Amino acid sequence: MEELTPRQQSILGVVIRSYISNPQPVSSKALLEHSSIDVSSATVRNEMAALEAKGFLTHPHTSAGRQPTDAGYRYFVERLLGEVELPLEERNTIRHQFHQSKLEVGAWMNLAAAVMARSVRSAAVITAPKIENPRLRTIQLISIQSTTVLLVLVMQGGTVRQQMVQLREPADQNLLTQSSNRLNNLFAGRDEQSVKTHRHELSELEQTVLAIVMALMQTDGPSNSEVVRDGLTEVLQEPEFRAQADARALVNALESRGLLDEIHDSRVGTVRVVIGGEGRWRELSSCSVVLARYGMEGFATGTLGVVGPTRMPYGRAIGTVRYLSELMSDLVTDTFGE
Amino acid sequence: MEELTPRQQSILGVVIRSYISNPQPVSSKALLEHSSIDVSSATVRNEMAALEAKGFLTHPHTSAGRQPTDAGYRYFVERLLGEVELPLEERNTIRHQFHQSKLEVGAWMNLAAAVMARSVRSAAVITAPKIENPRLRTIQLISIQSTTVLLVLVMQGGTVRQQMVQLREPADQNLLTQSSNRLNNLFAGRDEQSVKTHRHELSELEQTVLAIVMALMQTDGPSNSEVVRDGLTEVLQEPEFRAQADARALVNALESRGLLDEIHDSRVGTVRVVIGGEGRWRELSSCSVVLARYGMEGFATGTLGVVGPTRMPYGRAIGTVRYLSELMSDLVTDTFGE
DNA sequence: TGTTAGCACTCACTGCATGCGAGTGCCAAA
DNA sequence: TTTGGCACTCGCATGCAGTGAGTGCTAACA
Repeated sequence: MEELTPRQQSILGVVIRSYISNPQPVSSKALLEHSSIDVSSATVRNEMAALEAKGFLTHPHTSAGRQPTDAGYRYFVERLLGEVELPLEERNTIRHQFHQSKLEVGAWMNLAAAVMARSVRSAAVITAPKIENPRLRTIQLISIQSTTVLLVLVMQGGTVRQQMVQLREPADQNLLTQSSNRLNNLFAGRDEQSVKTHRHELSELEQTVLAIVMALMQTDGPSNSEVVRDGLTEVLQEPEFRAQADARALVNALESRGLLDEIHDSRVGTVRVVIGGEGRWRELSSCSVVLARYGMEGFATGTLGVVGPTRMPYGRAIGTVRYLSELMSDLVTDTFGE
Repeated sequence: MEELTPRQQSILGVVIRSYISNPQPVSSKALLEHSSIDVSSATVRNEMAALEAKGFLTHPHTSAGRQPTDAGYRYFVERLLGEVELPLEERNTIRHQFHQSKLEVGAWMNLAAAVMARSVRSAAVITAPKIENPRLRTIQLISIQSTTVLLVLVMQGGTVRQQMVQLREPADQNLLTQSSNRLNNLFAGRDEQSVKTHRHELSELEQTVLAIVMALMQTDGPSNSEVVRDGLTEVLQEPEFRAQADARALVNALESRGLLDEIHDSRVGTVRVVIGGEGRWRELSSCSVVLARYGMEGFATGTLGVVGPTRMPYGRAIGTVRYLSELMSDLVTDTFGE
């Protein structure tokens, strides 16, 4: 990335901040009013021309002001923004809300999504923390009807998985309780391999259940594939979305999980900013995404972030996403940690 | 509602069908092309004027064709549509999908929402069946950390409720198992009143848990307040939503639960059609809603339906919503019935 | 009495010419 | 290197006329 003189940097900064707060091309004169830069408008025009030559600004047409390009936003985020942190007061408010809420991952996810949506005024997404190597804590079988049984698995960390099972033959609750006790004893303290070697000791019913348990532990449960979204309304009121095409692209991106799965390579704690559909996110050409992973590395992690127009308030967004990812990480560590 | 001559009825029908398939005012001449009505355009104009006088059609401006009013749609739905049923083939496809899916309420809800959204090409909503008088089946306490305990309630019908509980003093798994057994025995076969009279026999820990259990049974759990939505994208591509205001109203209506709670007075099985925000739904002035309740009356019921522009395909919508409500009712009866 | 042909009228929409003004680019002077 | 000044560009609003789709009405017809 090319170097800019300090004055060019501050001009770029002013243009971007102005354009973010109100999406109109900013002219050399308007720029002088909104900033403390003390030169003439002609000088500003020269600098703007230089910035345009380097690819950080554009011109919608000859006699219009300048507006940032994606590269401009990129430079802004990486060089001009510095370390952003949410104001202490705001952090306290958020933390307070979390401590008030129920001790439940689902509630936290909803809360986090709502906080992000409100704070950044854009759409927010968050996935449930996915547990890397789920370990079983308890199996319980509950009779629903003669051959219908509810299988409840409680995993380490308190995640609950449930599944209806159809048996070949009727089984009453007593039998089911016995079986679940037997299965629990079998699992206690052993790993999956050693469980398999003891399989022959089990009744047919127990073997059926065991197979389903094993299958369930392999696949993601609904609670893992769960995604909470919020703030669609916030985004739809932005002026750039009067053109419905973009709005649709955004809703699409949110409804498909692709976007969230993609960043599973980055590390917990780092905030990633994708501007104007860089890389593979072609569809989101007029959107930016600020994402972070949260949780315990290598053990249970999820993703959270916001999606909005390219001219989003990056400072707020990054600050909010970072703080919430820290907060959620702490909460996950508290409940899932041994 | 005023009476119409057969010819007026058929003209109204053609106007509405034409307007639904393509949202442009339909002129007297265009109407003759799209229908088998064999009179001159002048006659059609006379009839249209009559229909306008009765309030079923409007005029955007003097020299434009006619388009239906809300009253027009209403008449169409109640008098001209007749009994609509989804084609047998389609019903079979849908039923097949349901039998393929997992035996789980959540999976059914998602499936139903997806089917509605695709079939009607509009936004779909569905609430989980809310159980009227929930009865407890099993309590289980699982130690997570020294003072953190996971409380799992399995309700009649297989709904699972979970809640983290912070204890005052540490408790190990043995103690917790004992306590949950004691509580289960206490609940076995008794109603809430008789449970309360035996409260004094319990330890402090058990009393704490009991209080939380009671509270949980009063309030709606997340699975009851859960709402599945789908097909936002479908709606946003409709031309009337290029004006973002309407789109926002719609998203708003979907994100708030108000809309769904309102129809809890109607009976299971009947399909309700609300056109253009009749009654209290002022915000949805350019939308229509087709809703039905499903489940077992007085025992476990939920709501499902679609929301789309006033010019929605009412036939399809009503047919789809009715069939899905029947299907979901059957499924609920199968799993929740004694 | 109901239907139809014909005609005048309305009105959105398009294209075109005009003027205005915001804003740039560039040059020459400080 | 900065700045004042000036010519030039171009979007945008306004006004105006022409066009055509479509109606409303009237008079004639079955």
